[in-house]
Amino acid sequence: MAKENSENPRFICGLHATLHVISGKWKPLILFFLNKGPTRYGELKRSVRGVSDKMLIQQLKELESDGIVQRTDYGEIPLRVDYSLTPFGTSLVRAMEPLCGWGEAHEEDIAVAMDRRKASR
Amino acid sequence: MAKENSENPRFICGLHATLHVISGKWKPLILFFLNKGPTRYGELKRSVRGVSDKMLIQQLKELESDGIVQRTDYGEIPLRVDYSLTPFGTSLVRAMEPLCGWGEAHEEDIAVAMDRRKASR
DNA sequence: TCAAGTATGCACCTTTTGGTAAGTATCCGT
DNA sequence: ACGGATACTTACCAAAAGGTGCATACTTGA
Repeated sequence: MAKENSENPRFICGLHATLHVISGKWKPLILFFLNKGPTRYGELKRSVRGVSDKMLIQQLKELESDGIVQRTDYGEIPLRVDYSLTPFGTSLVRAMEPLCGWGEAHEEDIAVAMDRRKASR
Repeated sequence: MAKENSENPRFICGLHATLHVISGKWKPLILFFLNKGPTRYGELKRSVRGVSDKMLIQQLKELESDGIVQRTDYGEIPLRVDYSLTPFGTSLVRAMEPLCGWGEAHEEDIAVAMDRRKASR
């Protein structure tokens, strides 16, 4: 139902919607690593270098509440939890691939532009 | 101290790089409209409902400095400027299409999850 | 018993981002 | 001469995002 008024600011296009799901400083990295298979919390933390506990948990929860990742608590003696992509998450990661490719192909240019902008502030 | 990384903190994957270019509250919408052809500033402002001058200009400048859009000043008697996608920008928009599709297909779910998260704060 | 590892939660603070509202300079129609 | 349109620019704020570090509760190993 297209509700094109100023009251209900629905997404203007699919991309807009998608960005709400994948934007977040660490989400692409998390998805990148989860795409390799289920990963334990600690392992993920060591993979996604530089992320803090707070951020990692927070982003994982958001991805979980969006149905992208699945948290599995094994209820074991020493805590044991892992995270994996849901089928929905897998479909997202697949849709992300062209953007990955584009980014890879132009990584240099993007980095240069970023530095330029950061410098001129 | 969380800066134990002496390496060049480049992007972890292409997607990560790409997100630096397209994330911004109004960028997807801007790209969406520019994809339809060169657009004058005022026209764009009327299309991207709710955006302020400050934001529109700012995002356009960033997209321009990233080589995604091109600003054309016709140097005419009453001011006349328009914005269009560069070939680079066009290639980006093309790479974005699968994500658009994914977002469209799951718009409902995404909106629901967003609302849920917004509510539980 | 004490440290270290597991997976989180929470409080506090800084940085980044976005919004509001004003001003600039030029031109056009009335 | 004045209001409105053009395309911006600027200053000031509020909100969101992110970072730091301490606390929890449980377990295993030294």
